[in-house]
Amino acid sequence: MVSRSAEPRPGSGSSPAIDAVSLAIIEQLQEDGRRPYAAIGKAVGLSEAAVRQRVQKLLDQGVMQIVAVTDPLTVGFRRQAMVGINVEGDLDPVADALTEMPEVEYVVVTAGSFDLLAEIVCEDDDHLLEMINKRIRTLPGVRSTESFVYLKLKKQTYMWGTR
Amino acid sequence: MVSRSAEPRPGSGSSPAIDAVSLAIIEQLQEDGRRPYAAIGKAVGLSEAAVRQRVQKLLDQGVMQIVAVTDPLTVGFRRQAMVGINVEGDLDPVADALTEMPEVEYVVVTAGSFDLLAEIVCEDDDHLLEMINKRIRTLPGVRSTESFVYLKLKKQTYMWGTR
DNA sequence: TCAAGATTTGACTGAATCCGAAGTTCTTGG
DNA sequence: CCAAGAACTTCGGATTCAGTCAAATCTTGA
Repeated sequence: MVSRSAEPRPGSGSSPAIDAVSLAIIEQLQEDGRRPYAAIGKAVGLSEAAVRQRVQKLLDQGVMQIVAVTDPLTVGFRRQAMVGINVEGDLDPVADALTEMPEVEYVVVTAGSFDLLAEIVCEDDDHLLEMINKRIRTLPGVRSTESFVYLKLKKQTYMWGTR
Repeated sequence: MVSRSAEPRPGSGSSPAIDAVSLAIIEQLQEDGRRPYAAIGKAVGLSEAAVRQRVQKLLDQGVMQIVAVTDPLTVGFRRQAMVGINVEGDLDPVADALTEMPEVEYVVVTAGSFDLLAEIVCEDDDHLLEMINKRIRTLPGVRSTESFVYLKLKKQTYMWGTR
């Protein structure tokens, strides 16, 4: 009795396949994370309670989260950079170390001429320099880094699934 | 009567300097975008109405937005990549063209060996290939591109200001 | 095909929340 | 010193939220 047909392993790629209604709910909440359930229900053709239960499940499953996102510039972080990193041997220790730094917003393992990409959010140039030079380049296993300092953010959306 | 003292031009860097209380409110909403105003007020030492007014102003000013964010994998986007782009001449036409593509989640002008970085979210390999080869590399002014296909996302936060 | 089991849906209710409007305090500038 | 503006608090009514429960729907296995 191992069945339980429609429950793929979590974290792995193959998710329960969000249906069209849940997608529509997500789209509503991508426009306004505080939109009332009743209004969402009217938009997607469901009752208020049904929407509430679906939203709760989506949150519990980790499919989505409802959060405030800010423009880093307006909250005092004036230097950002993407750092490409090449590593000697196992990537995980380096990736994990980066993950634990609060200034590192984003870490991804890539195929290509960098092993890792990390986005860094800093208060000023000194802070950025210290991060790259003292914190990242000194990590054991880091062979080389290349920095791309942000000059202008042209687009930043959170609209996955809205297509 | 041109005054209007405390209204910096929007989009420009110099914001009204968010005070500590607003920062605390933002932190609350970064933990849970639907947290009730009364609960936030209790946490930051303000009345419910005051919190509501501040949140509304932060939203109106564009300092923050409250949105649902999803894991691309669970909503059916299985290929992502960062693309570094080098451009001939003015960057803006290329950046603007990228900005209008729904598959492009993120566009930034950088200093370094790439002029632009763009993050792409696609459904599968075919889709990704078409984006890079047919849509991006054919844009007028694009001199060269380099792709970094995501193998594993290790960290993704929305915690600016929470430090 | 049919029946048992599980999940989802829709309605109902009290409690909590949201929202607008007024009044008060505090700061700013003349 | 006074006026104007901004921010905060209080207050009441309308809305929304969060459980519960029965009915409906879908899946599973014989």
